[in-house]
Amino acid sequence: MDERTWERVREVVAGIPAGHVLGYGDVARHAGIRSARLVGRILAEDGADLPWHRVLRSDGTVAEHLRRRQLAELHAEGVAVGNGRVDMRRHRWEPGAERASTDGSSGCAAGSGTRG
DNA sequence: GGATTGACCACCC
DNA sequence: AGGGTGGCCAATC
Repeated sequence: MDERTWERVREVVAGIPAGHVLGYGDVARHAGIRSARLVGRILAEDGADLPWHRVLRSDGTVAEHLRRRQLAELHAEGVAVGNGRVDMRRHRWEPGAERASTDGSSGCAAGSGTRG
Protein backbone atom coordinates (compact mmCIF):
# COMPACT_ATOMS: atom_id res chain seq x y z
CA MET A 1 0.00 0.00 0.00
CA ASP A 2 1.07 3.57 -0.50
CA GLU A 3 2.17 4.94 2.81
CA ARG A 4 1.70 8.35 1.22
CA THR A 5 -2.02 7.85 1.38
CA TRP A 6 -1.97 7.06 5.06
CA GLU A 7 0.27 10.05 5.74
CA ARG A 8 -2.00 12.35 3.78
CA VAL A 9 -5.11 11.28 5.65
CA ARG A 10 -3.33 11.42 8.98
CA GLU A 11 -2.10 14.90 8.17
CA VAL A 12 -5.59 16.20 7.46
CA VAL A 13 -7.30 14.48 10.36
CA ALA A 14 -4.54 15.60 12.70
CA GLY A 15 -5.03 19.14 11.40
CA ILE A 16 -8.68 19.41 12.36
CA PRO A 17 -8.98 21.94 15.21
CA ALA A 18 -11.17 21.26 18.20
CA GLY A 19 -14.75 22.37 17.84
CA HIS A 20 -14.75 21.55 14.13
CA VAL A 21 -15.46 18.43 12.12
CA LEU A 22 -14.96 17.05 8.64
CA GLY A 23 -16.56 14.41 6.47
CA TYR A 24 -14.74 11.27 5.43
CA GLY A 25 -15.14 12.45 1.88
CA ASP A 26 -13.76 15.89 2.69
CA VAL A 27 -10.76 14.40 4.44
CA ALA A 28 -10.21 12.09 1.50
CA ARG A 29 -10.33 14.99 -0.95
CA HIS A 30 -7.85 17.06 1.02
CA ALA A 31 -5.71 13.99 1.45
CA GLY A 32 -5.50 13.51 -2.29
CA ILE A 33 -7.62 10.37 -2.54
CA ARG A 34 -11.06 9.78 -4.02
CA SER A 35 -12.23 7.12 -1.68
CA ALA A 36 -13.85 8.22 1.54
CA ARG A 37 -14.06 4.64 2.72
CA LEU A 38 -10.32 4.48 2.65
CA VAL A 39 -10.22 7.33 5.15
CA GLY A 40 -12.35 5.49 7.68
CA ARG A 41 -10.23 2.40 7.04
CA ILE A 42 -7.02 4.24 7.84
CA LEU A 43 -8.52 5.81 10.93
CA ALA A 44 -9.64 2.42 12.07
CA GLU A 45 -6.16 1.03 11.60
CA ASP A 46 -3.95 3.82 12.88
CA GLY A 47 -6.45 6.46 13.94
CA ALA A 48 -5.90 5.50 17.54
CA ASP A 49 -3.47 8.39 17.90
CA LEU A 50 -5.52 10.79 15.84
CA PRO A 51 -8.54 13.03 16.50
CA TRP A 52 -10.70 10.65 14.48
CA HIS A 53 -13.71 11.76 16.50
CA ARG A 54 -13.55 14.98 14.49
CA VAL A 55 -14.43 13.02 11.37
CA LEU A 56 -18.01 12.00 10.66
CA ARG A 57 -20.24 11.18 7.76
CA SER A 58 -21.28 13.89 5.38
CA ASP A 59 -24.76 13.37 6.75
CA GLY A 60 -23.68 14.38 10.25
CA THR A 61 -24.42 10.91 11.53
CA VAL A 62 -21.95 8.33 12.77
CA ALA A 63 -21.52 4.57 12.78
CA GLU A 64 -23.41 2.57 15.39
CA HIS A 65 -20.37 1.37 17.28
CA LEU A 66 -18.90 4.89 17.31
CA ARG A 67 -22.12 6.79 17.89
CA ARG A 68 -21.58 6.65 21.63
CA ARG A 69 -17.90 7.60 21.46
CA GLN A 70 -17.99 10.02 18.54
CA LEU A 71 -20.82 12.19 19.81
CA ALA A 72 -19.44 12.08 23.34
CA GLU A 73 -16.02 13.34 22.29
CA LEU A 74 -17.44 16.07 20.07
CA HIS A 75 -19.87 17.16 22.74
CA ALA A 76 -16.89 17.49 25.07
CA GLU A 77 -15.22 19.83 22.59
CA GLY A 78 -18.24 22.07 22.28
CA VAL A 79 -19.72 20.63 19.09
CA ALA A 80 -23.47 20.91 18.73
CA VAL A 81 -24.83 17.41 19.01
CA GLY A 82 -28.55 16.68 18.76
CA ASN A 83 -30.57 13.51 18.53
CA GLY A 84 -27.44 11.51 17.85
CA ARG A 85 -26.55 13.88 15.05
CA VAL A 86 -23.92 16.57 14.53
CA ASP A 87 -24.39 19.92 12.84
CA MET A 88 -22.09 19.48 9.86
CA ARG A 89 -23.09 22.92 8.61
CA ARG A 90 -22.09 24.56 11.85
CA HIS A 91 -18.80 22.88 12.59
CA ARG A 92 -17.64 21.92 9.12
CA TRP A 93 -13.99 22.93 9.08
CA GLU A 94 -12.52 24.39 5.91
CA PRO A 95 -8.83 23.56 5.52
CA GLY A 96 -7.08 26.70 4.33
CA ALA A 97 -9.65 29.13 5.69
CA GLU A 98 -8.77 28.62 9.32
CA ARG A 99 -7.27 32.10 9.49
CA ALA A 100 -9.17 33.81 6.67
CA SER A 101 -12.44 34.50 8.47
CA THR A 102 -13.32 37.77 6.74
CA ASP A 103 -16.96 37.80 7.62
CA GLY A 104 -17.85 38.70 11.18
CA SER A 105 -21.40 37.54 10.86
CA SER A 106 -21.12 34.68 13.27
CA GLY A 107 -18.32 33.97 15.66
CA CYS A 108 -16.72 30.63 16.29
CA ALA A 109 -18.72 28.21 18.35
CA ALA A 110 -15.53 26.53 19.50
CA GLY A 111 -15.03 27.42 23.13
CA SER A 112 -12.36 25.59 25.07
CA GLY A 113 -10.07 23.15 23.36
CA THR A 114 -8.05 21.35 25.97
CA ARG A 115 -9.55 17.91 26.28
CA GLY A 116 -8.71 15.56 29.04
C1' DG B 1 -6.05 -14.16 -8.60
C1' DG B 2 -11.41 -13.90 -7.36
C1' DA B 3 -14.79 -12.62 -4.12
C1' DT B 4 -16.10 -10.12 0.00
C1' DT B 5 -15.87 -6.63 3.35
C1' DG B 6 -15.51 -1.72 5.36
C1' DA B 7 -15.53 4.20 10.70
C1' DC B 8 -18.40 6.18 2.95
C1' DC B 9 -20.56 9.56 -0.89
C1' DA B 10 -23.38 11.06 -4.49
C1' DC B 11 -27.37 10.10 -7.37
C1' DC B 12 -32.10 8.87 -8.27
C1' DC B 13 -37.06 7.79 -7.15
C1' DA C 1 -37.88 11.89 4.74
C1' DG C 2 -36.36 7.12 3.39
C1' DG C 3 -34.64 3.09 0.26
C1' DG C 4 -31.75 1.07 -3.57
C1' DT C 5 -27.44 1.28 -6.51
C1' DG C 6 -22.63 2.28 -8.47
C1' DG C 7 -17.96 3.90 -7.50
C1' DC C 8 -13.94 4.00 -4.99
C1' DC C 9 -9.36 1.93 -2.60
C1' DA C 10 -7.20 -1.28 0.33
C1' DA C 11 -7.17 -5.38 3.30
C1' DT C 12 -8.50 -9.98 3.90
C1' DC C 13 -9.82 -15.04 3.10
